[in-house]
Amino acid sequence: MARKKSDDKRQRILQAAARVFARKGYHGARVSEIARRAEVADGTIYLYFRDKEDILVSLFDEVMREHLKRAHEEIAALGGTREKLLAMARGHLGLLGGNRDLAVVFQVELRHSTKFMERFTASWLQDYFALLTGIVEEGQEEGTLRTDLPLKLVTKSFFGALDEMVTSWILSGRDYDLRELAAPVVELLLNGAAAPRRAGARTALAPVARAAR
Amino acid sequence: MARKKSDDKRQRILQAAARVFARKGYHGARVSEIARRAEVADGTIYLYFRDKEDILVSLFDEVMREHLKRAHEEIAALGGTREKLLAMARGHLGLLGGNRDLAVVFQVELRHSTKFMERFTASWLQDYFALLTGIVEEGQEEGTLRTDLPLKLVTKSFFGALDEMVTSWILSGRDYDLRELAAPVVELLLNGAAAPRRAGARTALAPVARAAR
Amino acid sequence: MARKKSDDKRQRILQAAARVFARKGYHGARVSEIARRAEVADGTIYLYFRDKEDILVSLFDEVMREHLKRAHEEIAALGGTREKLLAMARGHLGLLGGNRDLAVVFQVELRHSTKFMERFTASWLQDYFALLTGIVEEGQEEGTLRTDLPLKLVTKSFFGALDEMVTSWILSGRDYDLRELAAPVVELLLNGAAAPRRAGARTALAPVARAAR
Amino acid sequence: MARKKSDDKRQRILQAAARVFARKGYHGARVSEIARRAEVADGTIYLYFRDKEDILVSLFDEVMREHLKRAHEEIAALGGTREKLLAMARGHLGLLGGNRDLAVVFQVELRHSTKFMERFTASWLQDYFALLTGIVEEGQEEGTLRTDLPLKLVTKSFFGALDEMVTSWILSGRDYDLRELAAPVVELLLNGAAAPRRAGARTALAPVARAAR
DNA sequence: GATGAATGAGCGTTCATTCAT
DNA sequence: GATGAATGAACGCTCATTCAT
Repeated sequence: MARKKSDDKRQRILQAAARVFARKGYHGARVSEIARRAEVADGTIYLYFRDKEDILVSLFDEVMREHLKRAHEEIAALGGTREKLLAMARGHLGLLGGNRDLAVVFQVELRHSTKFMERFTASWLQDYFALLTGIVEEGQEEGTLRTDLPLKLVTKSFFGALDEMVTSWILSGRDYDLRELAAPVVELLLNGAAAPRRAGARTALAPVARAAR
Repeated sequence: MARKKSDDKRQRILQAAARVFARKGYHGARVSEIARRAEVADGTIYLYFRDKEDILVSLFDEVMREHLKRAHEEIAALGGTREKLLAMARGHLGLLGGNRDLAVVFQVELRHSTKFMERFTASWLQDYFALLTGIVEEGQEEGTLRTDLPLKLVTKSFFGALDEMVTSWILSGRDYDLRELAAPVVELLLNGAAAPRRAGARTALAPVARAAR
Repeated sequence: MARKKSDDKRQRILQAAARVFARKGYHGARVSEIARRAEVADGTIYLYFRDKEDILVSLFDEVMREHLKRAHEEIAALGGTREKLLAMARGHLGLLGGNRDLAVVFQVELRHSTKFMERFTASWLQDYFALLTGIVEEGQEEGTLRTDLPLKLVTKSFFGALDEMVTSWILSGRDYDLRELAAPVVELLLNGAAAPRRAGARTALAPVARAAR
Repeated sequence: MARKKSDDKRQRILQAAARVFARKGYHGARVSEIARRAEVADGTIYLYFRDKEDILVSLFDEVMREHLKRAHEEIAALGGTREKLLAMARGHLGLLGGNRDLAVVFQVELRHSTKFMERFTASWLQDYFALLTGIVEEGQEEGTLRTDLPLKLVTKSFFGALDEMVTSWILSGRDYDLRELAAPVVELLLNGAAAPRRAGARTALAPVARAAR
C-alpha cells in the first residue's frame, strides 16, 4: 500500500481529481488544476501517484474496493433473491447517485478508451458480476428464478439497466433520487414488463408494483 | 447537406475515421492518419468537416439517420409488441455486431465526454427512445404490457440491456453473433427472470424461451 | 536524405542551433530560442529534425561529411608526409578556427556524454583517423617516418595536439589565427622538441632514449 | 575548508558522486541517487555542498590538489627533462588509468560547458601547465630542448597527446595499461616521428621503441 | 547535525488547423 | 477543389533545493 502518513493529502488529491475530471473530462483536466484544488504543489501529486492516469485508476480502485466489500457483506446477511438484488441495485444507484462527480467519472471518464474499459472490467467489474452471478444462481437453485435464460444475459441486463439509469440521471441534469429506481428495476427484471395473462393475476402483482414506485 | 459531387471523398474519410477512431480512440486518432488512410491530403479533410470532432459527430449522425429510418419503417410494418421489440433489438445488435469498428466508436468513443454524450442524447437517442416509447405505450394500451411500471424505466432498461450486450461483446474480444441475444433479451424484458408461480404456467413460456436460445 | 525543397530552412535552423548551442550549451539551449533565431515556428524544427539531439548530431554530421570529403581530396593530391600532415592540420585548425560557434560545439557540446562521444568517434572520427593512419603508414613505408613508435600512438598524439590547440584557443577568448599553429605542430610531431646534439649526432640521442626506459 | 568531523560523510558523498556522474553523466545524475549510494538523506548533501555543481567541482578540486602536490614533489626530486616529462606522463596516465569512473568524470563530465571548462582551466590546469612550462623552460636553458618552438605549443601538445590517450582509452572500453603509453609519448614528444636521416641510427633506437610498446 | 516530504519552476514536443500555391 | 508545409499554443512531469521537525 502506498498509504503512509499523509493519507490525508492523498485523499485530498483524489477528491480534487474527482471534481476536476467530472467537470473537464479526463483529457481536459489539468494536473495543475487538481493540485490547486487539493492545495498541494503540482509535484506533490507525483509523490502519491505515478501519473495522471494513475490518479483516475486509483480513484476508481479505492471506491470500488470499499463498495464491493460493503456489497459482499450486505448480500451475505440477506435472504431471498429479490432482497439481494434490491440491495445490489440500491447500493449501485446509491453510490453514484450520492456523488455526482463520482458518477460522472464512473459513467463517462472511465470509458475513455478500450484500454481503460478493459482494465475496469478486469478488476472490479468481474467481482461485481461474480457477486450478481452468485445471487442469480442461488435463485435458480431455489427455484425462484427461471433456468431457461442464460445466466450471463440476466446479470448483464440487470447491470445494463442500472448503468443506464445512472447515465440518464447524469445527462438529465436533474437531481431526482436514483435509489428510488432500485425497486422498479428489480421488479422489471424479475417479473418483466408483460401484462399477466389473466385479469386475476394482475391484482396479485399490483401491490408489488405499487411498492416499486 | 455538405453532399456535393465528391461525396465519395467524404465517405472515404468517414470510413477511414471509423477505423482509426476504433483502433486508437478519439484522442489517440491523428487527423493526418485519417487523411492518409482516406488517401487525401490533411487539408482536404477540412473541406468536408469543420474539425476533428465534426468527423466523429458526422460519422455517428449518418449511421444513425440511416438506422433510424430503417427502424421506423420496419416497426411500422410489424404488428405485436414482442415482434416490434424484437425488431428493435435485432436492429440494434445487428448494426453494431456487424461492424466492430463502428461498435467501438459508438460504445466507447462517443462517450468521451459529457459534452459528446449530451449531443448524442439530444440528437438521435431521443428519436430512438421515442420509437421505443411508442412501442411500449401501444403495448400498454393494447393490454400487452403492464402499466404499473414507469414507461421510461422500461425503455431505459431495455436500451441499457442491449447497450451492455454490445459493450460486453466488444470487451470480450470474441466474435459470437450478437443478434442471437435479441430474443432472450426481449423475453427477459417481457416476462422477467422470476420463475412462474405454478408449474402449469411454465409450459406456456417454455417454447418462447427455447426459441430465444 | 531529408533534404527536400527548403534546404534553406534546414540550414537556417542548423546555423541558429550552432549559435545557441555554443552560447548556452546543449542543455541550456532552448529549442524555442533556436526557432526564434532561425525565424521559424517551434514546430517547424520538428519537420526537419527528429528532436533536439538530432539537431546537434546533424550539425556535426554535415560539417564532418563535407570536411572529410575535402580532406580526402586534398591529401590525395599532395605528395610528401610533411605536406600531407600540414594539410590535415591546416584543415582541422582552419575549420574550427574559422567559426568559433562551430568550434565550441565540436570541442564542448559534442562531448557532453559518453554516448555522444561514442557516436562521434564511431562515425567520423574513425574516418579521420583512417586518413591520418594512411598518411603515417605511407610515411613509414617510404622511410620518412620511424617504425618503432606505435602507429596509433602517433596519430592520437597528433590529433590530441591539434584538439588541444583548438580547446585552448576557445578558452583563451582571444582571436589569434589558429591555422598558424599548423606548421609548428607538424614540426614538433615530426622532429620532436629535443635539441639535436650536434649536426651529425643523431646517434648521440640513442643513450637518451635508452635512459628513458 | 568544509572539512569538519564527519569528513567521512563528505567523502562518501564524493565517492558516490564519482560513480554516478561517470555512469549517468552530470545531467543524467540524480542528486537523490548520489544520496542513496552514499547512504545519506538527500538533504544531507546540502550540508556539505552548495549544490549539485559544487559536488562535481569539489570532486575535481580535491583530486587535483592531491595530484598536483604529489607531482610537484616528484618533479622536484628528479633530474633531467626526459625524466621529469616521464614522471608527468606517468602521473597523468596513472591517475586516470587507475580509476575509470574518475577518468570519465575528468574527460567527459568536466567538459560539459564552457563555464566548467573555464573554471577547470583557471584553477588547476593553470598549475599543471605551470609545472610543465617549468620543465620545458629548464630543458631549453640546459640546451636539452629546442628553443625554436613556442613554449606553449610544446606544453599544449604534450598535454593534448596525454589527454587523447585517456579519452581514447575510455572510449575503447578495453582495459589496457595506460601508464605504458607514457614512455612512447615522451619519446615522440622529444624526438618526433620522423625517421633519422641515416639508417645507422635506426638500430640504436629500436630497442627503446620495442620496450615502449 | 540529519532527515525526507514538499515544493514549483521550467521545457521539449505534438498535432489540429490554416492558407499560399 | 486539393495540397501539405508551416504554425504555435498547450501541458505533463522531473528533480534540485528547502525547511520544519
